[in-house]
Amino acid sequence: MPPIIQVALDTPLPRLFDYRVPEGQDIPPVGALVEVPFGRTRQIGVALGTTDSSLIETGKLRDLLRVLDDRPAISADILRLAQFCADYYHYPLGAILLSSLPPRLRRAAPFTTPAPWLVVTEAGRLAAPPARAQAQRVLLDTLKISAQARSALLEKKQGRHASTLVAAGWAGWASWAQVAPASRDAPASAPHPEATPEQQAALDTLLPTMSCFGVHLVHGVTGCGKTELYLRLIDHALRAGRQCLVLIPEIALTPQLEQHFRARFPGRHIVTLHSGLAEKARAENWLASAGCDMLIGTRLSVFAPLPRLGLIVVDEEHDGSFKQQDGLRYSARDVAITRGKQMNAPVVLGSATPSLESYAQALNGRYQLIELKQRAIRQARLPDIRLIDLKHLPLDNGLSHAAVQALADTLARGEQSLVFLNRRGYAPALYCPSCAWVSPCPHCSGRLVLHRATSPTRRAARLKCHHCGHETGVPAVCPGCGNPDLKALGQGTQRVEETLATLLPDARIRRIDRDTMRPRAWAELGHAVRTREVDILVGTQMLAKGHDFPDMTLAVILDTDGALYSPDFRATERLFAQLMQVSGRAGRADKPGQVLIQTAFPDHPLFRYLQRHDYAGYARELLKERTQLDLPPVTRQVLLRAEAVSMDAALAFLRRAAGCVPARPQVSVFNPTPAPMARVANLERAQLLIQSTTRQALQGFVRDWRPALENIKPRIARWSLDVDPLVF
DNA sequence: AGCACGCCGACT
DNA sequence: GTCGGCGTGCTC
Repeated sequence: MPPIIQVALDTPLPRLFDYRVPEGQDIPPVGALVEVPFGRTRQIGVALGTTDSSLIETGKLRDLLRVLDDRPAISADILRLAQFCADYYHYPLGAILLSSLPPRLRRAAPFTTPAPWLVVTEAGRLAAPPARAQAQRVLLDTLKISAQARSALLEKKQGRHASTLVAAGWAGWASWAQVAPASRDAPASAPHPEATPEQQAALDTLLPTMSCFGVHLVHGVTGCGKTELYLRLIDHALRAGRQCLVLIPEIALTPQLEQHFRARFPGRHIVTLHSGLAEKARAENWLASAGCDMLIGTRLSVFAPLPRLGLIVVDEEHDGSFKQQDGLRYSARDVAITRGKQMNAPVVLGSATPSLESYAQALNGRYQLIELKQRAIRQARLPDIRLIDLKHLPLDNGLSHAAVQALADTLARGEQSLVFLNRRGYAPALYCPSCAWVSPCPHCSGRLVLHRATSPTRRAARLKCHHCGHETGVPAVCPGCGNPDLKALGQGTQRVEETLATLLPDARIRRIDRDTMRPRAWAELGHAVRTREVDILVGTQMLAKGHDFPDMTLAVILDTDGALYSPDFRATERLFAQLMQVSGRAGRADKPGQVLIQTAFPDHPLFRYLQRHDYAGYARELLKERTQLDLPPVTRQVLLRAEAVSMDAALAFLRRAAGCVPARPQVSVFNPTPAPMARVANLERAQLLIQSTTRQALQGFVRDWRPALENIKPRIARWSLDVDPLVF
C-alpha cells in the first residue's frame, strides 16, 4: 500500500485531507508546500505528516502532484503557532498556514530570487564616483557599511542608481548566504545617547529577565524614550546572536522609526514586512526574514519565519491595528505573546496608554510593569487641560464661542491647532422634525450618516451606515411622512470643517478622517504641517495616531459625551486613551500646549484623571469599577454568525440562539451586520456578539451551544460560532 | 470558499 | 423549446 500524507488546504473546512504519495516519489517533509488535486482544481497545501490508514475509502484518495521545492518548508515552530491559532480562533489550520505566506509564495508558479541583496565589490570600496553623481555616492557609502535589500532600494526609488553601480562594477547582487558573513565586519551599533536614570532603572530590571519568556508592559508617557529602551533591549538580544521582531501598528505612520533603527544598527540586517510592499518584494523580504537580525513589520509579521527569535517588541500595544477584522480574526499582540512563550523569548509591550486588559495583567502580576514617567527629551510641561461646560452655552454648529475664540487666537499667533471630533461625515443622522424619523439603517440598529459631496463637481450627498456599509442617496422628502424639510442632526468632521471655514475665513483647514486620507497620504500631510501650509487640522481618532506635529499648541475636543455614558463601557476606555494621545500632541519644546474639551459633564471622573495626566489612575479606577460590577478585567466575546436568505431568517435564528445561551454570559451587544453576498443577492448575514468572562468559559459555552444550535436552524444557510478575542 | 448540479420562470 | 437565477451539496 502506498504511503498516505495529510495535507492542510486553504478551505473553510476545518480538517486535513489525505493524499497518496505515488510510487517512487519521496515523502514530503513535514511543513513542505505541495500541490494536490482538489475537486476539479489544483491547490497548494502544507504537508503535515504521514498516516497508515485513512478514513477516506482508498478508491477516493488521489495522488500528490508534486512538492514545491523552490520555497522553504514551513518550520516546526510556525506550524505549532498556527495550530494554536486554529484552536484558539476556531479557524481552519490550512487557511491560517496559507494566509501566513506572502501571496506570491501561495501560488504554484516557481519563485526564484537568486540575488536579493546589493553588496559593494572590492572595486567599489576603492572607487570614487564623480562628484556630480550625489545619489550614487550616497548609495555606495551606504553599501560600504551594510548590504541593502533590493526591495528596500526599489521602495526608496534607488533601483536605477543600483543598476549604475552594478554596471560600473562597484556593486553586485548577492544571495543572503553570501552577504551575511561580510556584514559582520560592520559596526553592530552606532553610538547611543546616555540612558536617563529612569531608563537605566528600567534596563536594570529588564535585562536580567531577557533570557527567557516573560511579558513586560512598558507604560511610558509620550516622549519618555520608550524607543531608546527598545533599542537597548534589541542590542542585547542581537549581541546574543538572537533575532528580534518589532511589531508596529501601521508602517505608514512610522517611516522614521525604521530609519531610526537602521541608523542605530548599521551593520545589522533589518528587514521590513507589511502589506504595502509589492508582491515580489514582500516574498523576498519574507524569505530574507529567516536569516535577518531584525524584522520590523505590521501584524502579519508575527507569522514570519524567525528561527533564532530572541525578543519580540510590540510598540503601541493598545492599537486596534493589531487586530485583524476579517478572515482569521487574530490579535497580533496575543499571537506574539504565544509565540514568545513557545520560543521561550521575552515579549515587551509598550504604550503610553496601555490597553486595559494588558494593564490588568500587569497589576495582577502576570506581566511585569515598567513605568517611565519622565519626559526624556523635551522638558516641556504637560499640556494644560481646560473644560468648557456646555450646559446653558449657545453653540454654533456644535462649536462653543470659547473654542472658536481659542482657535482664532492661536491662528493670530501663527500657531497650529487641532480639532478632534470622533465622528466622520457631515452629520450623524438626518432628522424629520414633523415625524421624528432619524435615518435608520435598514440592515442594522445603527443610523445612516449624512455625507456631503466632497466638492461641487463630485457626486451628490449620500447616506451611509458606518457600521455595516449600507449606502443610499439622500431622500428628497421624509420617507415616513413626506415632509420635504429634513434637517442634518448633530456634527461630523465635514460640518465642523465647513463651519470653521466660515468663522475663520483666513485659516487653512485640513480634514483628516477615513474619507480624506488615502493610505499613503501621511507623509504628505506631515510635510504640509511642518512647512506650515496648514493652520487647523480637523479630524477623527486618526489624529490620535500617527505623526508628531511639532508646532501644535492647541487641541480642541468636541462632543465626547456620547462615549462618557455609553452602555458599552469599552467606549469610555477608548475615549480616555484617545484624549491622552490627542493631548500629548499639543505643545512644543518652548511652550506648553493647551487642550480645550467641550462637555456637558465636566464632573465626570474621567476628566479629573485626564487633567492630572494620570492614565494609570484612571485605568485602576475602571478596573475597580469592573470588580464591583462582578466583571472580570479581561472579558472576551463569543461571536455567532448566521447567514440566511433573508435578514429576518438570520435574526430569528439569532434570537432563538440567544434564548438557548446559558444564563451566565451577558448577551450584551446585538449587532447584526449584513453584507450582501457576491453571488447570492438575497443572502444576508447577521452577527450576535456575546460578552463573557474567561477564555475557558467561552470555550465551554461554544461546546455546549453547538448541539442546541443544531436544533434550531430553519432557513439558515450557514452559521458559525467563534471565540472572538478581538474585543476584550 | 469555489464550483457544478438541478430545479423552475421568462425569453429569442 | 432553452437561458439563467439561485438553493444544495461536495471537495481527500
